[in-house]
Amino acid sequence: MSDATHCLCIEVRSAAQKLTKLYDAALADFDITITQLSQLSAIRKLGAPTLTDLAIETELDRSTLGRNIRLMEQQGLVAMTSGQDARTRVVKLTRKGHSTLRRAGPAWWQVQSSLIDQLGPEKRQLLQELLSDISGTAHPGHA
Amino acid sequence: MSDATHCLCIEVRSAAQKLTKLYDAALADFDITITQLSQLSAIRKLGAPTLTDLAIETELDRSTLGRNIRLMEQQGLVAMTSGQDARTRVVKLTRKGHSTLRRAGPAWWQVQSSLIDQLGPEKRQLLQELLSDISGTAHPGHA
DNA sequence: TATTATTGCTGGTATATACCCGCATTAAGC
DNA sequence: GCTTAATGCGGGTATATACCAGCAATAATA
Repeated sequence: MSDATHCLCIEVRSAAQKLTKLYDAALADFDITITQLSQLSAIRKLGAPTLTDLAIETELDRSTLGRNIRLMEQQGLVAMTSGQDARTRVVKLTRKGHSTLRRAGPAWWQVQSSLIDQLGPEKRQLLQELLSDISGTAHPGHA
Repeated sequence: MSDATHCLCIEVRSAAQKLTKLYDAALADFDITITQLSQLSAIRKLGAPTLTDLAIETELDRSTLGRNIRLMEQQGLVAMTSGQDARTRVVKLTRKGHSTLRRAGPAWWQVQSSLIDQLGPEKRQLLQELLSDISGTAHPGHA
């Protein structure tokens, strides 16, 4: 019948957007989005990465990341400096970045764990598996 | 610890993008994306909907849909005409739209069912439940 | 050392999405 | 019928993302 109304891809996409809204709402008090939180978190993890390092860590395109970072720079959450190599631009958390990350952490954790509670441990586990199945599956063109 | 590196939201988002690429690759021969296929399919289902009807059906924003439809209009997949009401714009599939939908259907079905096979029936079922759990969960601000 | 990669980033352009505001147009209420 | 609401759509602007092409700088090689 091929009724693409029940397309798993579209449904997962829709779920992703809904989750984004849910998380963003929980983080609104800290003037930060889940996108930014996860990027700040990756920066903290890596210390003082170059854009390329960060792109690899977050699995995002360099240019995408560059633009996201620029926004956060304007908001004073991160600072960019040139590294040793005059080509590289090194990203660091500012004090505000650190503090925002610290303050927003619990709110993030609350959404996340309330979501997990709602799913229950089994489904949570399965979700993880599904995600990794999908990630494993989905490298069509360019393995 | 609040290591937002393991954020479910980000992971689902990433899965959604990977699935999109997977589906898009499977549909490339028909010069159509999964986004468009699902929208064409919704139009076929509704017959000759207004933009608003279609936005409701697909759960997309009217303006988003308007822009997507305009692209498909340029590709000759759909045609827009004014309805009875001079405000409304009615969307219909063109012959090309119908034929594309018909021809692309099997390819869509193939990706979809191969994905389902890879997941296995249980996980597939669970995925469905998860998606609806998430959809149910995620209406924070504006119930 | 001089030429040729390679690496790192930016900018242009594109899709997919949202929100809000304004402009028509139609419908409702008086 | 005239004023006021409601409806439908488009445009502006924003985020989040990608790809590609190009520039600048460094490394590698001859």
